[in-house]
Amino acid sequence: MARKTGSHSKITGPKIKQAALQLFARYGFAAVTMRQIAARVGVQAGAIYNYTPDKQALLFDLLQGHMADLLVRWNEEQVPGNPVAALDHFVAFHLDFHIQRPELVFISYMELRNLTEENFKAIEEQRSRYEKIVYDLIRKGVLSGDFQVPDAKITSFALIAMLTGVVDWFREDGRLPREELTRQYCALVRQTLGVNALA
Amino acid sequence: MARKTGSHSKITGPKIKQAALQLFARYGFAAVTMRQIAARVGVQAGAIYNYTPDKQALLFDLLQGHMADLLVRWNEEQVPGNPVAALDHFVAFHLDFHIQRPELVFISYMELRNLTEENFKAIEEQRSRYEKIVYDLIRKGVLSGDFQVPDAKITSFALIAMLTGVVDWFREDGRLPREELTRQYCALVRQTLGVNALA
DNA sequence: CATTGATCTGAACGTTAGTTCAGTTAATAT
DNA sequence: ATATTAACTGAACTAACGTTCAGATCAATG
Repeated sequence: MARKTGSHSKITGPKIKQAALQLFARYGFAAVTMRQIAARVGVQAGAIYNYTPDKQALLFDLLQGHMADLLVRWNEEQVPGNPVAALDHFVAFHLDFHIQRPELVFISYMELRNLTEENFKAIEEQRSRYEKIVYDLIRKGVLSGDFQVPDAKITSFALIAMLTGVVDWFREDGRLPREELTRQYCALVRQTLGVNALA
Repeated sequence: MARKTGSHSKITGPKIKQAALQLFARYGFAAVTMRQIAARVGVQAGAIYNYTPDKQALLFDLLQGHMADLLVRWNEEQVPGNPVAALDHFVAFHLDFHIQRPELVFISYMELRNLTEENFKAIEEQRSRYEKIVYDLIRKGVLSGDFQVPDAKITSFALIAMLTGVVDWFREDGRLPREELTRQYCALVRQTLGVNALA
């Protein structure tokens, strides 16, 4: 026996990415074997190499695609000029984007160590771009007097950490609907940034 | 050749733990081999099994010891009765404890997936105990009227995330001294918890 | 219907993993 | 000085790893 009926490149390719993503998120890159991925797709291990040069590329493409997607999506957003409104907008965007991709968020943080040096640098560069967006947003609010924080750089790190940490516990079918989550985080973040009641 | 001069059980044991910790933190549990650990200690791989039953136990002992240490240390602290003062105290404690153990903090988050089910449950239980401490601290301040937050549970998660995230970027030899970091985070956290200026 | 090319299988390759253990060495006690 | 034993070596074991590839199979084309 060889090729199964109904198998197509257009289907197998995405299925491999999907299987790799889920397995990497659950067990970690190094602990997942090509045979495990293949089994999920319903194919032999060798077939994977029709779609990726090696295991490393499988990981890199996932991370690179995720970060590129994040940056593109933000650039497509219509961000309000008012710093406080922009902050609310960012919080909603960030939560929404990340909650929809818990596995990608997971491996984008966890599996950086398993990238080759070259690949790591590429991801790091994208990550810095996003961090700069947050920093600039905070900086702008500080200069306009809308925000009051001890240090804009530290605050930007703290903000990203507290927002991204949500994927560790949030469940789509949990007690808290997503809109409610967003509302509560907007309020919490406003406090963190020292937005006074008048704004 | 066999045993090297000057080797002792009292020395090799801790050295193995130390080597495992550093390597796990840098490359991830699954990617580290027993031979790598042994090489760092200056010993053959087989010798490690005089000190640990297997690789899994090596990981578990590190995580379990870390969490136990964290809980014991906090219990030894003299926590002020005033909620705001208690909050400051906690922030200082948490930052101090975690900054001194970046590798342990790292693997305690990253390598949970590589624990056996039984071992995972044990660590999770300890983690919950710590989260409850933070929750109770916030809850107390909310009830006394010192804190104003949308939701105490969410806030406790956000607080831990933003504090623990510090180890991702803080460097002991960086531009920011540790006391300054603590001061700034105390201010930031007060804002997050909605502590008003009078307190 | 015959041909072609993309797709996949099944088996194999060389490495390396965690772990075990008989035997060797050196520190200690007598 | 000798005997004892904890500590360690070096080699081995089985299993599994990522990756390759010749050959089998199917879908599409004309």
